[in-house]
Amino acid sequence: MIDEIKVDIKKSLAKAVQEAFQLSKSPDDISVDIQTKPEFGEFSSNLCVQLLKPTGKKQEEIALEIILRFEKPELVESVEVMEAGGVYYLNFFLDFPEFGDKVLREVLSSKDDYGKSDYHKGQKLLLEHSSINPTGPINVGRVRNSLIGDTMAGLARAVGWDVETHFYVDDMGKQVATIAWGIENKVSEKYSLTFDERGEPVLEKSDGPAKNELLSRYEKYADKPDFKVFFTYVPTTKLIEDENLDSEIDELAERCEKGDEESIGRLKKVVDDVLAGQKQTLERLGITFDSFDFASRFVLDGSARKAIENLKELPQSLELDTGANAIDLSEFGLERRGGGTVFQRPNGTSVYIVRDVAYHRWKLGQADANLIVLGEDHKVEFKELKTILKLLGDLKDDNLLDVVHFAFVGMKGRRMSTRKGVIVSVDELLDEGIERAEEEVRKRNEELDDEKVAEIAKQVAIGAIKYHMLKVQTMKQLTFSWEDALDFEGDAAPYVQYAHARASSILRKGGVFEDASIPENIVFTNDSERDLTRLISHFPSIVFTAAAERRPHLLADYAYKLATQFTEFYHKSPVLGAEEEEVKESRIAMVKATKQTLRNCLSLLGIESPDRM
RNA sequence: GGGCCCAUAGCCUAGCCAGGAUAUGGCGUUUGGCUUCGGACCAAAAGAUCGAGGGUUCGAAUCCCUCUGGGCCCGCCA
Repeated sequence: MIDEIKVDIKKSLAKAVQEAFQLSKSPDDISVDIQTKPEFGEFSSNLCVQLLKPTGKKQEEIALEIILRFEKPELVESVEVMEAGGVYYLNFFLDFPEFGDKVLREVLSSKDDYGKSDYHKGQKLLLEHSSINPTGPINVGRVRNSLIGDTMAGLARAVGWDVETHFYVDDMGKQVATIAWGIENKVSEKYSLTFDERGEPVLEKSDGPAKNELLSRYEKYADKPDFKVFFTYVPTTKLIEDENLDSEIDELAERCEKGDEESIGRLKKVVDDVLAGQKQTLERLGITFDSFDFASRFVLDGSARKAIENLKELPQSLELDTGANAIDLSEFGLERRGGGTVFQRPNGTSVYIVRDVAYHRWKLGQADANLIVLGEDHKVEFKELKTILKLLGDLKDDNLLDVVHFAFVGMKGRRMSTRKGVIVSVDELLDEGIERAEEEVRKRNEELDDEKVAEIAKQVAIGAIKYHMLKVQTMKQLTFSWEDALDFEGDAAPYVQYAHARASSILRKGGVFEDASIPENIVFTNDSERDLTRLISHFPSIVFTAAAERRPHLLADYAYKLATQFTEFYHKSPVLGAEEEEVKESRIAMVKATKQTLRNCLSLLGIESPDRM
């Protein structure tokens, strides 16, 4: 509704400008903003200053001429001219009881659908995210991808896309071959792994039962399959480095790459294990996928070979001195030191980009559009991939394959290092968070049984962690700290959840049925009611912008603002204790609408809304 | 050496792409508030040369250029 009114205002302004100055302006070119400061109305425009040059008149005059001719669209009550800093603003005020009434009705009748639109209805979006290397448990660095991806999926669905989520599993890499070799050669049984004072791994041949320091470090997760693989990965990598066993691994990887099913099977076994563990972690976060796409598939079905053939036919294709085949993308600003991006080694094996090309050709054929969430370290790779797909004729339009990049999550002080066995796994973070949350929940809810406490603690902890990583713009580097990630106060998910729980509490105490019923006549008696309702009305616009511009943090931003606004309302406008019945009923409708909007917003962030906490 | 990204109070952060109203909030600090629908809260105070310099503009945190600091990339790894 808010966006419709905005468009109406733009149209009316365009018409007024046409009549006043004989200037033809498209409504799209007229800037009208949704105002966040109530004293400036619901919308504002700096149109006057923009017409300075085209009209050659003074702002006062322009404002007057426009206002004289401005035909108020529905729900617009008045327009005021306000001067500030040399700029004459046109501020638009809505007919409040009428507008507020409509907003609340819309929320309560749309329920879980409030905020959604059908803009992309009937179109399918294939969203690839996470695609975490199958070498160990998910760490707090990689999980940013999953959280952004899952939120983008929700946002895309909210604007009408039929979304399919995919996880690309690289089961062909050298890293996986290393682990397979390590398991088959029983490295963790034959060698003891310790770490020296600098944290460097130390490997010793063991006579008796081998010790593995990682096992004691991550004792709690000793039976989790992704951790088990990680326990083998670290010593095996060290062994290969110490004894120069690279060629053995290369051989195995090469056999896979050439499509040897037995070898691929050996790697697949490892990958299945890690993936099972990673899936458990993702499941704890409430993140699931429609499809897991294995790289090996594109080798086995011949599409990788086909991609190589097609690449060789391109005019940018060349053979390097070493005998490798490459593609020169320098005309597109993508320079490589060796003279091109290598896609086939001299021994005939292909480089990752070939499988990537094959994979994306397949993906492009599956949906109307593609979106992928990738770390900033893959920026160049993605550009190359896109350029190649265009050269091959598989990508007709740039918009059909889009990307959301995000910056890395660092560690304060010590760096995360798989080689040194130093990781902060998401499992640890979740467990620690839930433990802390349990303490808090128990403190506040003595009457609840253990099971209920545990459930709420989970919702609070997971909410806090997700919100913490999603509230910041994706390209901003994050520095991970336990205190920040598990902070339950201030600008954090528990604050928002708390506002929701309070809303629930009011309705519970008032014996209110949480249905769509709403009084005939909504009354607004103070600013806290109007401001709250106004903010609720912004939600659909926020969802649309966050989805279109791929800025998931806007949701977190909004959730916090709405919670804050509700808290103000809570303190200033007694609901159940309201003197007049009409006021009480109106406020109940506002509480219901706030609760619904908070719930919908948190839900998009993958955060649950407990009714008590 | 080349390319991309980030820089806003002690710390974290919004706003930047589409320039315009006293620069958004949080943490921390100081002060005050639980016989009132839940104190994971609220009210108030202090705290910002918007990294530095130049330019464009009536107007710059926002656009352009140079520089500085940090991150990432420039593998026949994936």
